[in-house]
Amino acid sequence: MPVRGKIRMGKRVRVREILSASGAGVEAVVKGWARTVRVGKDVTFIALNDGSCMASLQVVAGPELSNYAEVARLGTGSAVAVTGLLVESPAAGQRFELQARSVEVVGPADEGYPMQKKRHSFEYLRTVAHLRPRTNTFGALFRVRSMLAQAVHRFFAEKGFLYVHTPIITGNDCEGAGELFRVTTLDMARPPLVNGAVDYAADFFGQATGLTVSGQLEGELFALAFGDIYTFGPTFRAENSNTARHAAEFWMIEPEMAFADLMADAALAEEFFRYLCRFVLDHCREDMAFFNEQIDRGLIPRIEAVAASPFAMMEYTEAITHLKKAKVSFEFPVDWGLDLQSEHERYLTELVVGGPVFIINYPKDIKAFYMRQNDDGRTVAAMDLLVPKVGEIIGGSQREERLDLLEGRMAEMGIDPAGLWWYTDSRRWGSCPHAGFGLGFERLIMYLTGMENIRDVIPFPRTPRHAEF
RNA sequence: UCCCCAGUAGCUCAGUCGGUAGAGCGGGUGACUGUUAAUCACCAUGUCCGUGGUUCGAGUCCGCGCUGGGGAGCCA
Repeated sequence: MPVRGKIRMGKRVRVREILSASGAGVEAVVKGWARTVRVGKDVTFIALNDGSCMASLQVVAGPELSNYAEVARLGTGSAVAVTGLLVESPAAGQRFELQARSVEVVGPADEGYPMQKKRHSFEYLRTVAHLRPRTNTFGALFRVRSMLAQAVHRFFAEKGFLYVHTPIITGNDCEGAGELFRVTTLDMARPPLVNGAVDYAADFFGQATGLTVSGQLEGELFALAFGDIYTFGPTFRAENSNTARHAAEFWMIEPEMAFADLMADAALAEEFFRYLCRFVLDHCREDMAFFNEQIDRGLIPRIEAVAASPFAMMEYTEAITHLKKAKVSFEFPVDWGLDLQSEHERYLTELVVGGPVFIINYPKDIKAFYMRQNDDGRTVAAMDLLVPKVGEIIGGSQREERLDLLEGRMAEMGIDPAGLWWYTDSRRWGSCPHAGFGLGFERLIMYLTGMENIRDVIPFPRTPRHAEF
């Protein structure tokens, strides 16, 4: 897209835009942050990055500038505004460069700037999470994250799904999906008591409340009105999980379809996942090339393969058979009725299948109360999508739409139906088969970028003992 | 929460058998150069995580604590 004609004085042009210019000769104003400054006697080069793309724009500043001494002292991290002429670069390494007519130092950065023009460890960069978006890796990461978020909405919009905002504050603490963060306005030092226990009736909502661990139950209610819906929002788990795959605050995508069974659910999950793979390959080429080169060699071929080929599907019972005859020794036991451990999931997806695989129809005793009971009386219509390197990335199920069976499971599992009267009501009037799944957005990003720690795919990660920034 | 590993300069790390600390990068100064994380020379920089102990003497050995990382569980 030609830049010529679009540029006005005082209006800045993004580096991404100017680097895609069809030719030299345009006058432009570019504003950004200096990545490196190479100073010579007669010429200074500034690699200017504004976050719009991986590449920096080479700014060439000469001694004719009135403030050349100031420019030559610029440190990494400085904010500058450059007005100049875009010219063909005489040297190798870039097609265009900006011959500066003026360089305004908008915000200088001294030697205390915590990031240098060299490689830093991800651990160190987490301690400067307020500045790490200015690095190559995190620039690429958050551009991809933004694109993927929009791809999620695009996928569901194209399929006619309704986007529903389920509540962040919830009174359900009986979903069993994880520990709840308490939401309260009570005085923690002197809470009102009744019979020695905290009296939540005196709290803001008149009941105990917490941050949502899932929008699924409310999502089901909307599916039973709009047919196909999805949620995409923040989710909170107060588990003391200290792993590279868990955060206390993360984003989850949860579609739900009415008049759909487990097979339709898996079909949607597969189409969705492959769509997202295709999307980053097509729309984030430069950033994906960076991840492929710097973070995870083999990333792009792997995603290409996933985008191109259908997923395998395997019964839980069949998975157990594979695991039992496996030549490798597992740390945890394998037996019908036991849940699959990470090591088992990795074995199935990496060695048995060699690609993404759905495991379906799990024993009912290791799954949630709302999953639909199969006719065999011992399994439920659950599915997990396992992918190489990551393990479980999607978990879903067909929901129990039969009121008597749902209430029976709740009773068996000790779940008080009183707080879920609205949920069981949905099975009382106009109930129908329906199914859905949950995809952790950060885990998706990890899979698609090769980044190995969830703390490095979310802007300001919240994990046990960490809520800074 | 459990198991393992680590914490030394601004960053990445070395530090032998217990004898008061080094390199590279970064920074400063200078030189040089249409440079590409430029190059070359010189210079400066330390609560060796904290705390208690063993010892004539501890970065080094031992106890406790804190912090970080990896693995596991829980899960997305």
